[in-house]
Amino acid sequence: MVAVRTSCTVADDHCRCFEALTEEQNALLEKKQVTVEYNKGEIIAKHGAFASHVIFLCEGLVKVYLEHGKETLILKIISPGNLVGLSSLTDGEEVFQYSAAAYQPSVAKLIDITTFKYLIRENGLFASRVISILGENSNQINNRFFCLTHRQSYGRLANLLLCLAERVFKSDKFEFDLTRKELADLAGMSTENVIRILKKFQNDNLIRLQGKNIELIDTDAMQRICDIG
Amino acid sequence: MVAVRTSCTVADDHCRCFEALTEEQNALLEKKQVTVEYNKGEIIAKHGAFASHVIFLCEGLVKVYLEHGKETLILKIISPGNLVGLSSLTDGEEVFQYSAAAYQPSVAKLIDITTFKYLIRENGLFASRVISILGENSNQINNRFFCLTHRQSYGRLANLLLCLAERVFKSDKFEFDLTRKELADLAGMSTENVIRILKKFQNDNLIRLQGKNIELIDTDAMQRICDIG
DNA sequence: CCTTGAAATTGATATAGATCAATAATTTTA
DNA sequence: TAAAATTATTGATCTATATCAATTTCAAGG
Repeated sequence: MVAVRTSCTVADDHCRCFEALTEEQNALLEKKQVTVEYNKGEIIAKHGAFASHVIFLCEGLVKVYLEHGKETLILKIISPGNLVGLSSLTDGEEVFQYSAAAYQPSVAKLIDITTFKYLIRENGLFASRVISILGENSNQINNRFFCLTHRQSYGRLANLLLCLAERVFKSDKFEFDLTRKELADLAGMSTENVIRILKKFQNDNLIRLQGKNIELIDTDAMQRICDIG
Repeated sequence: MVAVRTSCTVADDHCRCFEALTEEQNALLEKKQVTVEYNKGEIIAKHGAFASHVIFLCEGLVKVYLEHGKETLILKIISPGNLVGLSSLTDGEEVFQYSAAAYQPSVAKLIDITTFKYLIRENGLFASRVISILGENSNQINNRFFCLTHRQSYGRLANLLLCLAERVFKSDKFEFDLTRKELADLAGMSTENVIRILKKFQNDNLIRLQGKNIELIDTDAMQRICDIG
């Protein structure tokens, strides 16, 4: 499978900051966190609400997004092993700077933000790992930014499909429990447009589609569409 | 003047991380940095080039952008007192993740990245300040992302003008040394569109315009356009 | 297994904004 | 200061994609 590299919507990997903690620090962390289960569709973080914690996703799939009225911008998808809400570590920002909601039933650990900040202060390696994560995050969103503003709909949807295959479902054939509306939000276009483009992809023998099952047949061609626009 | 808040293109303020350093650390930093002057238009950081340093802007004005072929996406404008290239602190990323170029004659300190990383490791407060900056940065770019993808051209240009007035020139009346093309890149639209919208703004008595001098007459109305779309 | 509401699909239409082309105004440079 | 080059402006098109409206399909609950 061809790499989608950066313009993608999902983090490549899981975060590595906790490996940097000492045993005592890990024990402290354990004490200062709670585990919560979320149903599909439930809101995990609400833009503007007090950010008393940082969120570590254990299981499931989560979207991070901005919303104004009816308009939604999905910033990224979070898969297990990654953190949500690091931007609330910023001094003077006590509230979440975006919302997060579960695509699937999910399990998350909510880590007390004061403890998290304390660990940053105390453990330089931990801090540098957190900085690493923030940087990666930025790079990913910047590239998504470019993709959504400079690529046309075919390219954006191709990119999304490759991204889902590679990073979320880890297979060229998968069943996605996302509605066309949600695909539309992810690719930054209208629902009708998603439908028409998917149909076109199918007619061109790039994908096989039945309801919510999708199979990428010609990933090379898809990658080309993704690259060109 | 009404606040443009978040969807803006320029950082609100200057970075505060260096205040956290001890005298010795400051002395070390002094030794491990060089000061460079850049002419208008010169490239300060090149996407893909080795990132041996972090850039602190002392004077001037700099754009940070992504580029693929003819297409440009300006991520943010950097004003004096701010850092460029923090995302290269990410482990395993030895290259700049974006380009930066001087809008005006600029002076920058190039800080050895190894030293910078060392300071993060050694000084927890410094690290947390850097994290703070990265978070702020993300929030700003996320909001710009929303603005460029969900607002129409009038709103985007209004936003840009308010932003330039408030954060770059700190006056409702200013002479900008940016070409229409550069305004267009900033607002994410074509040059012709910028010209037509500026003209419309002038006809509607929102601005007074002569060449590169611009005066915002009705910032409230401008803010409304910015908010609505 | 029917009913009801949501989601998906399809076709028709509208439009914001890009692109193209030609000219005018500036700025640069020789 | 004249010539060349770049930038700004204007008007005329073109087009990708949104929006709207109407059906069809699907899914969940009684």
